[in-house]
Amino acid sequence: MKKGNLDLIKKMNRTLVLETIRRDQPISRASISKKLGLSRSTVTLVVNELLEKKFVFELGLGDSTVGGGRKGMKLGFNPKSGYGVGVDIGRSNIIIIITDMDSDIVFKEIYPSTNNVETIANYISTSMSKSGVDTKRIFGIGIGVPGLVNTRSGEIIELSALGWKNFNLLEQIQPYFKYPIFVNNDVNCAALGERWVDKTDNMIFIAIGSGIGSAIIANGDLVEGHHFSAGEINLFIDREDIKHGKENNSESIGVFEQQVSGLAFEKLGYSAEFVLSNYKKGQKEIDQIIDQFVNYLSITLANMTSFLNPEKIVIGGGVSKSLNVVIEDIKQKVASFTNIPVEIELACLGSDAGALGAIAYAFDKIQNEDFM
Amino acid sequence: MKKGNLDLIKKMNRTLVLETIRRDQPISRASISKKLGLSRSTVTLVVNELLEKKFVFELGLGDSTVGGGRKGMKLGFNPKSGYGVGVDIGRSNIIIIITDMDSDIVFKEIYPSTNNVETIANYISTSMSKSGVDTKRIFGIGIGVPGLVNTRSGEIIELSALGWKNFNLLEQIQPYFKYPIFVNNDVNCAALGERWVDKTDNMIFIAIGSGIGSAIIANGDLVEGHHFSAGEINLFIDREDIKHGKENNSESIGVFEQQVSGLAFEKLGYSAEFVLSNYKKGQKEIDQIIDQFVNYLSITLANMTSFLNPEKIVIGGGVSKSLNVVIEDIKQKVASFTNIPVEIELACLGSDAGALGAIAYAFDKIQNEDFM
DNA sequence: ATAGTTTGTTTATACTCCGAACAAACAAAC
DNA sequence: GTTTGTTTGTTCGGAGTATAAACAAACTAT
Repeated sequence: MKKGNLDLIKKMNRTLVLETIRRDQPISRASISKKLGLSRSTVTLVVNELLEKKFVFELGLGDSTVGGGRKGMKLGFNPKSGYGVGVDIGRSNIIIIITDMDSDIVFKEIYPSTNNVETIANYISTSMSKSGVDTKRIFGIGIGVPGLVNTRSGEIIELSALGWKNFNLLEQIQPYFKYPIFVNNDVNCAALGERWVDKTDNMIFIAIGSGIGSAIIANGDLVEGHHFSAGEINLFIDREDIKHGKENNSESIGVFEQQVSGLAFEKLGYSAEFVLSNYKKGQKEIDQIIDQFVNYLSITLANMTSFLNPEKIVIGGGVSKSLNVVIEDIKQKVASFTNIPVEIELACLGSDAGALGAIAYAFDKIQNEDFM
Repeated sequence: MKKGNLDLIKKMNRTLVLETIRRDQPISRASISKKLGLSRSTVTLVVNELLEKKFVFELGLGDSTVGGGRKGMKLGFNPKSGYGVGVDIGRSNIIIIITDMDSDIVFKEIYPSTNNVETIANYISTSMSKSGVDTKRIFGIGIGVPGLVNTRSGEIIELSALGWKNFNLLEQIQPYFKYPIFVNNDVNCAALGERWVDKTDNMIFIAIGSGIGSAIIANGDLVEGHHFSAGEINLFIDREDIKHGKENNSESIGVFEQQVSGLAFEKLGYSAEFVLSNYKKGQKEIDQIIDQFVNYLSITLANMTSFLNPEKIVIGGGVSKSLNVVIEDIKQKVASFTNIPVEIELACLGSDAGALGAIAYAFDKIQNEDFM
């Protein structure tokens, strides 16, 4: 918990009023007062401050209530009052996206990947200049990376593709910028990105690409685990795997991943796109491969549902865009394996998910850090 | 979020100082000030108030620092400043426990179970009188029940053993008491109970009795799921189950539970105690039963570990007290199935876990509710 | 027109923490 | 024994917060 002082209650109420206007716009000062339990005088003061800083606008008079009374001045949120920068550092590309507060993309650029911090910082600076966004309006930078991250310290614990091991990216890159910077795992970011457009407090995000990973949001917060390793579903294993001598050992890791991910198809000489687009077109071998994939995936999703009772499971990652042909099948199977209901859907953000989610993460952090 | 006002910051700082004294006692006013960033004058005011209300005591002068200076007056927490009442409504018994703030049991009584609210309220009132505890010092009542609970409304969604379905226990029993009352699932309570004595922010609690259930604590909070159904691991299922035609359907529910719980042994005509105490004593059939049990349990614990990266998994419930003979085996197996490290231990609270945990739950709620 | 209602602003007040000043208590050096 | 420097805890005025009450303005219904 944080200590309480006058500054804190000021910030709290500013944020509270701003969030209320954002969610319930158009709304008058009097309505805000009733809704939040703050006095009308306080709301007036707060709103005047928000108006001055251009966080909100006056939209015009509203309607009178039945029985008369002065019309209230409707207030609206200004999405251009703040911008976030999202950086998705991938194995081959670095995607930089700048959005406003409504998650509308105002700028996007893709650079070749690198592990040189100065180069990355230059990419970010360049994008910020090119975007033409008022730098004073930028609230922070979020960075997503495909590896294990200590989100407290900003240290990349392991990211072999870029040669980072126990490398404190945050400390290295912070000196280049005066904005707060937040680093997290790319799958966690993608999950937050999906959550940004599709509010929910309890969801599981599955990323199926060449490998498989997951992110968990419970009680509205990311579950990162004791050592930031939560979501490593690539390691899942079952009795049949063990019966066949499969194990997660140093030679071969990812028992589940080798059967449910792009890797599973590649091992057989196929691409995920190819097999999925040829499903149920008369080739027995392909049908069998997919059926196994769907079966094991559905069982796993069902068990996750029984375990965490999420509102929804979102499937993303490179392979997900080919999964339309089997998504109904998956839903049906999951419903037959567990009697806890769950929504299952494919991700909607595509390759932007990581960068957008990084912004969502930065935004979440800034909002929460101040009041906890 | 809650609105901010002067009352809030006062409460926050009172709680903050009290918690600091509790954790770091003996500690002086000056040290508290440094630790929390509050001014010495504020700490003085707060401590005086806490002294007046007998939440803390002055213990005597401490040591001077090197180089001289006035000795600080050491402050200590008074565990007898507050008492909690825990009620574990079981299928056959109702256990009522009263503890002080250090979770020391000052009173315990066991009554026969009933679904009559007035009778339960009488049990609680009787126990409170008998205990001799100053009623002004009681901060709240926690109630644990073996069923699905909407912890927000206090409604018991389903508890067939006592004939409760969509029954709002909180609304029914609150009129009998002026203390805040909190209701939760018994396994969730037991998990909080274990966590009370063994602080951790990320743990999974498994209750193995005649059935099997679990509770999850992530980021320091209970994970209850979208509809309070999280932890239903009795429904787990794997490819081998499906191959053998097992399913979680209306006729037979709990595919995993039927193989890993007391039920699994009873189905074969044995008690859990009997088979476990006769493990590796020359009876092949028993050894095989246990091996299967341990294998499937270990696989499941490993997958939970890969998924949530908990600091520890605690195994409780009626069967757990017979599990000593296989706990080492389980630890070894889990470590071979996942390379995410996790501590595995047997629960230490026994049959008191539910009632104690209910107190821990009430305590958590009261501390958090005021500042969120 | 008039009365009743609602909105938004102004003003005085109550309450919070805080910083500076202060007295008291102590160790170390002389 | 005295002095010096340090630390602790208290006191008091000050800055800043929300709030209630009073007020002005805007509107409907009769």
